[in-house]
Amino acid sequence: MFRILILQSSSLTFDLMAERGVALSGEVEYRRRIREELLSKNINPYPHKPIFQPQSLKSILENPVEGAEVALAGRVAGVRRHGGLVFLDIIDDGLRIQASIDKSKTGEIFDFFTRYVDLGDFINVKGVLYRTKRGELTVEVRGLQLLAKSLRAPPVKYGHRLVDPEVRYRKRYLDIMMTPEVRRILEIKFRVLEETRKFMWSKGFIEVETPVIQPIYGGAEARPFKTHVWALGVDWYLRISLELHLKRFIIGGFNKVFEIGKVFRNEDIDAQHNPEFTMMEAYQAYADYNDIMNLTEELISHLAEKVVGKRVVEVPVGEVRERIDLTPPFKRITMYDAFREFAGVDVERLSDEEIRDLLAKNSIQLAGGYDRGRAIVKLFDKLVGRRHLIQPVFVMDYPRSSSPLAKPHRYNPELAERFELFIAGLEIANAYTELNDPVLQAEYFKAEEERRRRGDEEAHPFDWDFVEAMEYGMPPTGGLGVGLDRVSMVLAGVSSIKEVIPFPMMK
RNA sequence: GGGCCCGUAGCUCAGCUUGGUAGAGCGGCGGGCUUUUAACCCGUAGGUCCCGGGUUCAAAUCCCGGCGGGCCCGCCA
Repeated sequence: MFRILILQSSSLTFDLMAERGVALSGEVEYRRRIREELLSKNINPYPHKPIFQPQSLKSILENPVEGAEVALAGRVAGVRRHGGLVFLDIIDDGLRIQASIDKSKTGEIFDFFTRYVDLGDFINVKGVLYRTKRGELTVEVRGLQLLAKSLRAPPVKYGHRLVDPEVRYRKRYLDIMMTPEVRRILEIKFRVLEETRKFMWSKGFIEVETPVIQPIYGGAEARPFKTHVWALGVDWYLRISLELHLKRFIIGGFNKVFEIGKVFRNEDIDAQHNPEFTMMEAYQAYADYNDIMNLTEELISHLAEKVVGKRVVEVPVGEVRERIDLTPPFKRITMYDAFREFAGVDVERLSDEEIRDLLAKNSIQLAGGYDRGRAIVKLFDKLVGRRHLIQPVFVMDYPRSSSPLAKPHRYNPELAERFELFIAGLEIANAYTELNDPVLQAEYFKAEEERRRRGDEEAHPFDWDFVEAMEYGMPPTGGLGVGLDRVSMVLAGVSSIKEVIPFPMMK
């Protein structure tokens, strides 16, 4: 019943491991000996395919028929021996089933299992479904094949959490393997990506792609990653946003485009930030930021419904778990009104002197010199900030000078038509009525360049090529950027962005 | 960048204040056990006490420096 395959030279890998300085604990040595023994008996510990064509565990569990013969494959996650009867847990694709091997019925299989199969090994079994005294659906094993020998024991019992964050994130496969909850949270992230695509497609947006490696970066305020392009002998950058290239699609004549992709910002790593993260940006011709606001709240509530099946979620904010209602319409408030409502400050009427005082009082320093608009945004973060923006809220109408890619407000040239969506204190989305006047755009880039000269490393570099594109004519456009990692945090109810990034950046 | 806390067996942690033979539970291995499911019972192996330096007759323990991690603050979309 076991396939006989080629014997391999086995001392080689052993030497390699020793050379690499890999510690061979007693456990690993023990399992290596089992592997050698199997090879010496012409039993391949790593066959190419299961003998018993495995069904998905999902299909077995969906419609279990007692007495039916089934075959499956999976990892041995638990073993409970009772003399001549052994119960084992097999996990396959995130699901678990129990199997049993009865010595009195299948002595050969029983002996093989107890001799050669350890926790963590992949096996292929066929058998008959029955229910134990306790009523648990179980496969009575009638055929067994070892599919892959594991040389290291699982670090914890299946279902138990790995505690050390260092191990959890660096060896994420173990975290995913051992803890169903970890898998569930990551699946929320992946479903967010999937449902965002479906939603945008259903709205008539075309998914496009734009370059990651660029001679000039832009579309956000951030320090970029630099990378060397060997073929050209130049240093270019990894993108910090998708914005400027997606707008080129609009200029080129695509009316509704979106992209889901990684962007890279050379900044701190903490509970809300990972240097590479996933953005969805969308641009729609003939729309303004009001249309985009409607689209955004529809997207968020759609994701809540499709991904977690509910519109009210619980999210940890500081010490408490907040109940957050994602049912639209979301609250909409202008930034100035938010200042009045949450901080009791009428920022609109403050003189520049008073604003400078407030900056000093809150020990805020502005890179690149004083600018009223930028100062107000900083004060907003400080005075209103996270603690007041728990339920979904669109904060609208930012000071114009803080938003060099947005169109000035139709009723007030001091403001830009821009909004940000906050949920659970997290900045979730950022959107504009896009600037499409190339002369203003050039002017704003120039101001950014000036600010850069004064020492603000995060000011936008002047993108001549983009201005030239706009000079050919760009329709009025609404644009949106959504941080999908943060959306996933809200839906999964977790407080660290690392939870929703499979392999977060580690020092 | 600042403050606080942590680093000891595969995992979770005790021991450190008061310096004197390296500990527990789980896991592993061996044995027992035919309806368990964090199975149970008996036995047993397993250690660069994060690294380096200092004090001391003697350092896991005290001191200094470093590395790694966590939380809070600052910075930051």
